[in-house]
Parts: sequence; structure tokens; C-alpha cells
Amino acid sequence: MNRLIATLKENECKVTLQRIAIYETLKNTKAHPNAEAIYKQLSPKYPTISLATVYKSLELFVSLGLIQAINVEENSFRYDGNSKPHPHLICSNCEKVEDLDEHPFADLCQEVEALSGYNIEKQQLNFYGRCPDCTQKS
Amino acid sequence: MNRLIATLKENECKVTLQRIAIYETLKNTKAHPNAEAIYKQLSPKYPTISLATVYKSLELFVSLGLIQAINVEENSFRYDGNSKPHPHLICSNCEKVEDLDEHPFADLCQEVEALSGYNIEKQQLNFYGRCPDCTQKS
DNA sequence: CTGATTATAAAGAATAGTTTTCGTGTACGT
DNA sequence: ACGTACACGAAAACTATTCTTTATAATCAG
Repeated sequence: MNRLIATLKENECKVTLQRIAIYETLKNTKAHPNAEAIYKQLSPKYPTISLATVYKSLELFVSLGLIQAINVEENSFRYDGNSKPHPHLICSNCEKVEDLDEHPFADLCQEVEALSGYNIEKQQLNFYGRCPDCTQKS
Repeated sequence: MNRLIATLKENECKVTLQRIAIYETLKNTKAHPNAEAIYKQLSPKYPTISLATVYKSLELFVSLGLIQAINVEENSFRYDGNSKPHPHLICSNCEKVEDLDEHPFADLCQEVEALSGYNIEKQQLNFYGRCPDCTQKS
């Protein structure tokens, strides 16, 4: 919250109710929602909020490094309130997206930079498969 | 080519001129094109080919394991004639997609499975950054 | 080789996710 | 409090992809 306000001010962006609400919603969930899901969650409380505003705010937050966008198979972006790069697990059955926290990929970037000559700014490590819950159910 | 025909026959799919042309196009490039790009490349030679056919053929090839789809930032799929999973390097400046062949990620899947309990079917390892060419130019 | 069968192709409409436009409203420095 | 630049909301536009219908072509049986 404070981080949002500080970052917006630093970048001469206005601090609006909508931006606060969208940021809060994302920070308070582990579900990696998409723009639509965030919009639906906010609608009851803020009936006049617009989906376009959600999209624009999310885009802004990404560009400010406050959150990260993740590219799941389905052609729709999901968002993660944690902007630190980390691998994601995506269940091919229930479509949930989870973080993989204990990742042994700490210095992957350096390795890749050394091998490729690229100056890596961002990574996207997605693993697709059946989650334990779905495996059990079937 | 022979692999395409054999695989199509094994799966009781028809061997058509269009499918051969699409597969060939993809196998003969390192550019990781999207459906539109493949369509445009084929258009001069096959003026009646349809974009929908390109989409459907690519989808079929992916489902048969002949090629792989890669999810780049921009909301559009790119295709890779090499179906073996391997990391990709995406230049944030010129948008080209390259393969990272000498990858030290051989047994990443097993590690992730052990850590998460997921049954990993597929992975997507994308690294975004400036390629050496673009770095030099600026 | 010929015709029947059936999967596939083409065309264009439809859809979903996202972005843009534009008029109005609001945050915030002065 | 005022003015202005930026942001918001609503609707329309756009883009990648999928669906639907009809026509065509690949394969198989004879």
C-alpha cells in the first residue's frame, strides 16, 4: 500500500481510489487472477469501476515494477502481486496457478547471460502439469 | 516431411498439400513465426490457403507432438518446429525468438516434480532481454 | 481406375481478450 | 480554492483465434 503510493508519486502518477483498490486486491490473493477476475471482485464494492481501468492500472503497475504479468497457455494474462521473478506451476486440469517458492534456480539468469550474450531483464518459468489435488481426484 | 506423413497416417489424419506446406515452412525456419507469419509466407505460392487452416494445422501438429507452441509476452503464439522442450531467448527490442541450445536445465523437470508434487507435462522457459545485436546497435 | 465415404479446406462470421477513443471528472501543485 | 494535466468510464475498435457452413479432395472398397 505504502509502496504503491510512494511509487506512484515518484513517477508522477496520480494516486486514485481505483488504483489502490486494484493493487490491494492483487496483493491480498495468491490466486494469480486475470483482469476480468479482478474486475469482478471489485464490482460489488465499486459498481462504476471499468474493466478498461483495471487493464490500464495493471499495465501501469507492471511498468513500474510493482507486480508481474504471467503468460499462461490460455491467451490471457494473469497477474502476480509479487514482482520478484519466480517459477510458476500451472495445473492443466483446474487451471490454477501457483508459485514455486523453494526454487533452485537462483542464478539461472547469470548462466543464461553467459551462454547467450543476452542482457536478461526478465524471465518466465512455467511448468504445466496436474496438481496433486487433481491427480488424487481422478 | 516423412515424419509428418507417417504421424498423420498413424493418427488417421489426411495428408494434404496444405499440411505439408505449413509443416515445411515451419521446419525450414529458425524464426519462430506465428500463424499469421506462416500464412503470409505461404500466400504467394498458395493463394487460396486460409488463415483458419493454418491455425488448425498448427493446432493439430502440436497435439501430435510434431511441433511446439511458445507463449511470448505479446498475446500471440509463436511456433517452433523443434518439439523437444528447450529454453527460449526473446529480444525485448527486435522481438526475435531464439533457441537456447546449450541449456543446463536437463533435469529441471524432475526437481520441480519432487518439490511440488505436480506431474509435469510441459515447461516453458523464456528469458527476455536485449540480444547482442541490439545491445551493440544502441 | 472409379465412385463412395469422410475428413479437411475455404470463407467469413463470431468471439474473447485487450486497447483505444473521447468526453467528463478528479488529484494535487500552486 | 483554482487550474490543469492526468485518469476515469463507457463504448467502440482491434486483434488473435475459433466456429460454422459449404465445398473439395484424400483415401478406401470394389
